[in-house]
Amino acid sequence: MKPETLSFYEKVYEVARQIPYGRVTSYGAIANYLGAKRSARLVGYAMNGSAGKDVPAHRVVNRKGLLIGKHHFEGTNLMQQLLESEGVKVKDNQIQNFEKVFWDPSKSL
DNA sequence: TCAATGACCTGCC
DNA sequence: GGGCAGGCCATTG
Repeated sequence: MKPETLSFYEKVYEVARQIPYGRVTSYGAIANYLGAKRSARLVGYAMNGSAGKDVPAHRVVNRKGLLIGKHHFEGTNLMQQLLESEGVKVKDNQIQNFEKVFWDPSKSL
């Protein structure tokens, strides 16, 4: 725990923090940017450690744009509330206009 | 050191 | 076209 070294987790946190306001991205996109699209699970796993940090995990969703990680959040619709508060339309844990709000780190960074 | 886990993704039936 | 199952890779115990 607390890998202050340049570990995969730290990279995921960094990228997650770079997510613009009102934008979302997928685990695969981050993993791909890190050069390990096969390790999409690691990104989600890293998000586990993001709890309590400045990492907007609510902006990170799966490839389908579904708020799969909401179960890990405090409440049930807290993740949805946060996204809607940022201008992202969310319907029943499903992001609307996912293609529009989708943010690709590989293209932005 | 070995083994098990996990907020996913891709491919195949 | 839709649904099911397996695999990958890094971290933690």
